[in-house]
Amino acid sequence: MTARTSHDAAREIPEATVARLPVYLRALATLSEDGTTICSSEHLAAAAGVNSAKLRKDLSYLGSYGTRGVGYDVDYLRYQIAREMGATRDWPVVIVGIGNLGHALANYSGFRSRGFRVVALLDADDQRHGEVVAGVVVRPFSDLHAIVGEQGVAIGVIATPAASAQDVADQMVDAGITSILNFAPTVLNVGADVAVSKVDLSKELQVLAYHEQRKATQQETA
Amino acid sequence: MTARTSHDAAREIPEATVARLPVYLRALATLSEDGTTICSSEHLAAAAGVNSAKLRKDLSYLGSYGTRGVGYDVDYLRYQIAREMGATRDWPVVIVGIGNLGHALANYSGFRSRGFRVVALLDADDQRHGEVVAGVVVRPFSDLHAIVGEQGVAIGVIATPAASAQDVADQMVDAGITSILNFAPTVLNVGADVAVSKVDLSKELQVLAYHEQRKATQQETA
DNA sequence: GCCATTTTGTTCTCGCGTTCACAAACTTCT
DNA sequence: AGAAGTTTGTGAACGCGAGAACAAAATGGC
Repeated sequence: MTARTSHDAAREIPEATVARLPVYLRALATLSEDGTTICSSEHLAAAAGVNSAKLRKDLSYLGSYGTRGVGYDVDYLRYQIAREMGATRDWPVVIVGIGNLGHALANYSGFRSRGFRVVALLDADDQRHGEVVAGVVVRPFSDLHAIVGEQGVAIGVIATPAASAQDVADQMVDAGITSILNFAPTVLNVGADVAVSKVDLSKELQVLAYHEQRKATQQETA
Repeated sequence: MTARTSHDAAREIPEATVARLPVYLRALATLSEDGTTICSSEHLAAAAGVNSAKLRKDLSYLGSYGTRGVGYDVDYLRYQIAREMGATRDWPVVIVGIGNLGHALANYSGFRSRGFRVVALLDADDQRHGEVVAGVVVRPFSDLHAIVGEQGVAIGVIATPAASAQDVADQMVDAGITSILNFAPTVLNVGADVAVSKVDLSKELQVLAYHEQRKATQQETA
């Protein structure tokens, strides 16, 4: 009954934990599909590829959803995390820049299955307008304002070349978008009230190359 | 002349710094294209979107490539970072899984321009064999061993569905690949001598949705 | 009903990374 | 040449996150 803490507002989840919650969700989904109904922190941690102490600490920020001596109810915990993350809602999303990457993102089933609905595909190139990708028609970039206004879109995805990314971001912010996922290899300048997240496809590859390089030079020295 | 430290082997660069070096490289490339020859840490930090003190500390792990009272020579610093990262070399790469994402990755110009050369595209689906993507023909997955052996490939990219990712990873390791970039939404189990890096396209979106959710519920409470 | 066992939730400690602040070093102006 | 002004490189303080270790709570056997 009084399980909820008296100071709901104080529940500030560390950023590092928030970043791992999607991983736990994914692991729980897999467990659920395999028919597992109960799992220990040890088991779930192994499935998510993290330390079990870290997992328990992460979950403790959300509340006490486990049972000592038993473990966690897979579906219950899954729902609680999903609710906390906003994954039980439906999030309309617009994708700007329908090149190779934009195509791939529009077709990516992982978005839809996690509550993201692609409501519009926009591109500045006239040649692409009218093309249907993943069941959605590609429209002119200038339709951005109207679409964001009508559909209440809060999240925008940028998959354009680096040169146009800042301009697209400015227009998005102007239209009312407050969260941007940027796939263009560029640093975006936006107001403090807009959240920007960046995915750099080649960055990870460069880090791997660095470690390969190091392995090689270390063997030379030895 | 004796600028190099006496203990080259001790130069261990923190992982957090390594992760930012590609960002600096990108910013330096932009500056160079714009005709800038000299830049201060303040200027470069702004272009890279980080704190200037952090930038200076990061660069200090590589050596003393700046001049006090002046700043950094853009092209010189760029070369030094590239050399340290292994970006002056050519890295052969194989991509497995030529669906939407694999297509996009094969066509991504950012790989080639950073020293990565896609030497093979592999897919388990017969229907796709023979198709030419980005100038490279799609071949059967079973060719993996031969290609890795012939071309001395060290880095592999997985762009398959989650279900086949672990199997692909096992085969890659078996063939001699020591670094894997995984785009499949799955935790890979590999030996400790293999480096695995993961890019989750929907994870970042989920984190953004969390913050949107939080903004909304906070306003309700207020 | 009590004890042994299991597993969660939490406290504590340690180490890494970020940032501040300043000395060292270089340039330019007088 | 010396002083004033810049800007780098780094020592030191601080804060956050990771992981070990343990207390609290639930189950099951006797």
